[in-house]
Amino acid sequence: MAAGAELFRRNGYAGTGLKQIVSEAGAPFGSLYHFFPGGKEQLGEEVIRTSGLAYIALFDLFIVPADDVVSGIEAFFAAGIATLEATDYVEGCPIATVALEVASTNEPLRKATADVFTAWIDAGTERFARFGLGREAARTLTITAVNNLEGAFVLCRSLRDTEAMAVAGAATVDVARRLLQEHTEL
Amino acid sequence: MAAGAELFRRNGYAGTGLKQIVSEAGAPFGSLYHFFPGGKEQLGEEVIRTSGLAYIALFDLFIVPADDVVSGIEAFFAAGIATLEATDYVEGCPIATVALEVASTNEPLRKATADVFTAWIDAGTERFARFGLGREAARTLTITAVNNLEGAFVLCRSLRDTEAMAVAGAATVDVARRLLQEHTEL
DNA sequence: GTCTATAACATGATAGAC
DNA sequence: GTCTATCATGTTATAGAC
Repeated sequence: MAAGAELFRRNGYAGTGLKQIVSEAGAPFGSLYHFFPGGKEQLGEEVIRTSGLAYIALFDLFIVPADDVVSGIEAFFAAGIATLEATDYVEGCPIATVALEVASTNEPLRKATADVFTAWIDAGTERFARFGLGREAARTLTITAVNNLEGAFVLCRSLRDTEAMAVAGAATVDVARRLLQEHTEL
Repeated sequence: MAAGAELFRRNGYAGTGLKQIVSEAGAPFGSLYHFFPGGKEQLGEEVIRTSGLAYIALFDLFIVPADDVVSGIEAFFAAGIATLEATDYVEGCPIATVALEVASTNEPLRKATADVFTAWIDAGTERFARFGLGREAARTLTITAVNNLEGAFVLCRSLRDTEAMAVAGAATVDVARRLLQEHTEL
């Protein structure tokens, strides 16, 4: 299933063939339908959910250990730049490509991506709130971070340039500063 | 070709069949290869370029006539929310889905999306600079707006909710305020 | 010159041999 | 229970009839 995650992220859902997946995984074709009786859709849904939820670890890796909200955000987006450069702009968000593809064409898969994004927002809200931000402010900041990260992945991967990701980090910092000023009990 | 643009945006590049396009367009199958000898790839590239460049008109529609930068940005993102609601979350960015799909799989199409994004950034930079922002600041603001717009389209279409687009507008306003403070000659 | 019919191939899914 | 061989269908692309 790791092979499926990689291919779905690179080629999208419709653009990835099941034969391609089993070939990449070195598995025989029949076993796919043994483990995923629901076929491509079930495989796609499990890939979305597992690889999506794994990304929550990034909050714990970059935001939680930071000294303050701003430096946490800076580390988070610096990691995004590093990933783009290290993977020659192939590795971006694990589910964004599929999310856009299925948003209006496949309701079960759309629901799976929505559950993942909801989990991201809830997790980020909880992490940012630890720095003294109110719940609403922490939620706004998380959505801002995800917005900027996802949008920058689109621009950076298309343009093969990290400028947009640097701008995204700076923008998220601006929002953090505004929210800190408004909502922290001094 | 208008039918192709609509289907590519909804279903993505790999997910849209040529038969589907000619059927939707009410055209016979053979005529497609008469007008597009390069087949699906040529059609895809022309769809990306034309529907992408058409979006530059949005800058002239919402940013240029505004009284100031902030209210222009607010009108811009309010229009994004209205579009999502009016189209039941099917109409987002005309090229984002395809851009992510082809970023690492089809170099001619990736280049087409990159040219469109570059044109957007250049156009936005020129429009924002009219309000007295320096060239660099205007460019940063444009990239911030596109980042936030694209990212919010991903979240909004997946979650079927406009909250992320409202947050994206507010974030872009925050960046505009910071840049205005730093770079305007008072 | 326009379009129908078909070729050549890939896809998702299954049945049935081991 | 594991996997090979195949099915039915849908894909892009191209002939060739009108």
